[in-house]
Amino acid sequence: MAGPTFQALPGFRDFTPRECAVRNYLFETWRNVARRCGYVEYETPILEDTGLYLKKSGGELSSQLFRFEDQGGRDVTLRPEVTASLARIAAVEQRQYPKPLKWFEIGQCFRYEKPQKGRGREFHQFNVDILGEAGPGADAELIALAIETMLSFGFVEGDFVVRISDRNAWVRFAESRGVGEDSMPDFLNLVDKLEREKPEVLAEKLANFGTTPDEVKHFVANADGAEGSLGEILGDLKGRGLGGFVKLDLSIVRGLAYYTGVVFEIFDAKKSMRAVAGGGRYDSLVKTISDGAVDLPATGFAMGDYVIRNLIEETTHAAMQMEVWLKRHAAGCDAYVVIPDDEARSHALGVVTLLRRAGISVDLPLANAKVGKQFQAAEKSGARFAVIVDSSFPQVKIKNLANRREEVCQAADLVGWIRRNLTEPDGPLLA
RNA sequence: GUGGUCGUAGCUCAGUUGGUAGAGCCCCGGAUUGUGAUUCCGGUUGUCGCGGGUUCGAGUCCCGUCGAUCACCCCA
Repeated sequence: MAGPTFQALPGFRDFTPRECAVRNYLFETWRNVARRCGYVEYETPILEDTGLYLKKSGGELSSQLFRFEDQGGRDVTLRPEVTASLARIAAVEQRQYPKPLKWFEIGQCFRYEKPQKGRGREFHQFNVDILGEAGPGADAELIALAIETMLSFGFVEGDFVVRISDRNAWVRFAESRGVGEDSMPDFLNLVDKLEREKPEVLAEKLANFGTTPDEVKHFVANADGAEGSLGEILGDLKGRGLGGFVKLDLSIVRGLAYYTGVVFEIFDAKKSMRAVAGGGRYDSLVKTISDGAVDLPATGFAMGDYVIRNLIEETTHAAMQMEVWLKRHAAGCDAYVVIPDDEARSHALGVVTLLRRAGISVDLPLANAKVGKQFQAAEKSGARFAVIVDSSFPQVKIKNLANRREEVCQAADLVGWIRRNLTEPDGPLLA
């Protein structure tokens, strides 16, 4: 079965230093935006009681769980999402915090699906939620954060669109045709597939709900959004100067599950990929998860790392911004200590410690090597300066690796010298 | 779960109508006895994804299998 060598399981990724750096770029951007908008970070376990996920959603979802029995006989599941966990702890902890709760989590999730573009069996998700505020102001605040996130990645108006909708509009539509509460999820599910279902199948299924494809499409095309909270949200976003990023689109209803009102998704402008992010209002989830003990209105959204990365890499200006960040945060040292003669190694090691304690990042050759090799290593380390420690210690030489100028300095003055010169713009050019 | 394409060196790939493997890059060493580039020289690694079949002979053709990738289903 398994070959002589092991490799990552299907749909799982190794994060090499380069991949890890990209991931850190996403995480740091997410964190910065969330904090800037007044959200606090929390974290929940990666492994949960399977019941947590079966409680609110049934059907085929359970077949896509990484689910197993632990040594204690518990039925457990690697989380496919974090919202259920959030609802769980929010129900317990909410009294400790003033309302509304503005919380975010960056976490890894797992779904047993077939890997393809934009989707693996493991992924990281940026989850942002506002709990305890039922009004449209919360939805607008959340959508504003979603837009700010995109802007922070370097996207501009025209690169992406937030498509916003309201499930309640469809509920009213369906009720007017006599659709009962029980079959509402099926109806919404059908609306979700308007574009994908075969026309004749669609017509047949819609007939069961007392309507037709034309009628439904007309409803989508003529929505003005002025009714209910949608209008207020759009107005709110206009006030923030974000009106240009949002588009009313009733064809968005989002999968099944727990959404109860306004929902939205972010797409690339060409709509050539799956959704970059999605979310909406889920006012009854906390009550469901807590068995009725706590009733908290909530709205939230999630952005996965796969699609956003694809979109960044396919959008020139966003890709360049990421490259600049990666270069700036690359391993690069400030200085590399060169030890021409191993006799001086002990002095050199002292210099290394001195510099590192001063907050200057330093690398050094770990074994005796030719000077030429050491300078090559210094070059590759990205260091701005080579500090040459030899028998003339405590006098040391400092060489600027960019312009190859060398000067002499006393070891005691080294920290000050490097600090002064690090701020000068003669370092490696940023591409 | 269904289907298309693809699996050859660490990486990117070449390999003719079947005749038991190559290039570039990377890496290492040297030219260069205490200063980085370029250049030149030298060097390492393959059960050709795995298993079977056809054949005198299979990287090449056939079947199976595993893996990768893309699309469908699904997408909390």
